[in-house]
Amino acid sequence: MSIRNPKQALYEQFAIVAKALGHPLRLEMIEHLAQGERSVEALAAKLGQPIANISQHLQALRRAGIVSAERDGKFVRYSLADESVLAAFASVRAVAERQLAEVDRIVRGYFDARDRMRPVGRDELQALLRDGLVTLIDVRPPDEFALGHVPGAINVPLGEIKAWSHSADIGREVVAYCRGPWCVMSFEAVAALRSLGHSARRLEDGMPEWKAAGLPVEMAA
Amino acid sequence: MSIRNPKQALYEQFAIVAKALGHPLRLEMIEHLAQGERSVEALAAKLGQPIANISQHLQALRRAGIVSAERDGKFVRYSLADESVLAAFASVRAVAERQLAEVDRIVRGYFDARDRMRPVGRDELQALLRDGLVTLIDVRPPDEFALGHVPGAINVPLGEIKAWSHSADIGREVVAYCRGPWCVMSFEAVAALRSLGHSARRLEDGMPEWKAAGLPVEMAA
DNA sequence: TCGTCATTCAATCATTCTATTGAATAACGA
DNA sequence: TCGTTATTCAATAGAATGATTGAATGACGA
Repeated sequence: MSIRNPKQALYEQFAIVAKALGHPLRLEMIEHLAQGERSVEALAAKLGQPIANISQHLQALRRAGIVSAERDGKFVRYSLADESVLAAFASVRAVAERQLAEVDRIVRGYFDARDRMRPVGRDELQALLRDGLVTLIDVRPPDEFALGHVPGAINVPLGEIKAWSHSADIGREVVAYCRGPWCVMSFEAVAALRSLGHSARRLEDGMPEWKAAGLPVEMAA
Repeated sequence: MSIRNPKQALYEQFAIVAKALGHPLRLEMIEHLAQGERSVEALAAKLGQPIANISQHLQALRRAGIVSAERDGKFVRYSLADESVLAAFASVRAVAERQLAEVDRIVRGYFDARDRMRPVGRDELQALLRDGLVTLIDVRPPDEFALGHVPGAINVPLGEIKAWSHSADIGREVVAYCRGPWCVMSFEAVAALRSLGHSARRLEDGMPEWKAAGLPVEMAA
């Protein structure tokens, strides 16, 4: 680790951060932590990974200053170190979106005609909600919903979409959102609702972006 | 590379971008390319690296959509793919600056009392220039200066600081800038000028940030 | 067409990164 | 204190990455 000169030492520090972001699993972990703090076990369950593996990745993120850990009895609760992490994630995503045709291909291939899924913007959603023109559903699991959601949203986890759409009286267009702009759940929710004959669109972003924009967040009742 | 599901495929694409940023040499290459396009050979010379090594790193960056290549006769000129790359670099840097005590330690250790080097902001600089209160020097090598510099700046490469300070009639405070916020050259220029008894400060950012902010850029005469 | 020059490719070895396993540590409750 | 539970540590094997070398390609000019 012999530091040759300050310039290289600085680049090395910057590289540590970027390298920590350079693994799909760690990015997914960050997106989950952006919803709220999590224990190692909870994260492991969400991602379907062995606990030890998640623990090691968390420590890699901690060394890079991306997440912070706080012991709480038997648990250790991890959370994002600060908002700059989300900004870095978003900017990396932006490069990928613009530059990698692959991203577009994946989205088109799996979600079909992306144009018909043109998302709703945050401002547009607020106007639609104010005028009572749409029903807003949060398709994340209940525990994430409880930690904060868009005011007025109904929690309809992905698995319950079908049942809900039958029971509820859906006269208006449905807007669905979940964890972030590339979170698959809202794509699938919209696809499911449409196949059932409903009018549905996605919110362009997810909960973390909503919160980061300084918009109001509602906690569980 | 078997793609299991779209979510993981997306995270993998994002990870490719982050991974490409996760190497000190590649970050340094990006900072150089932010000054203007470069051939492989020119970059290799600037960084003091074997050409083949630079070529391979450039291709890693190209695969990630971070740089683009354009053949020009015998040369291949590389340049940043778009502005989002610079934004991503900056946001990674921001995470490192906030979270890694190491960054601060390096800066303090090598550049001494950073407080006395409190940088000049872009707006402040424009006001100072307008009122003729400062002399602005660009301490980058002449070729980078030629590709674009702040209007009114004098090109004084680092090695010529001493000679220049003797020959020139420096009555006003000197402001130095170079490639970016952590580019060492402006730190060293300020230190050199101060040791010679002059009043000097750094511009907080460098050329790429100035250009990205939409401020006017002057080309070589 | 040939020689030259800039760049890329291919092959190698050393290093680092990942996932997995099982053992060790830390905190809680009985 | 002891058992239980959450997390971390340590060790391993396999995969990916990085630097280096020398050969191959592509384009220019004589």
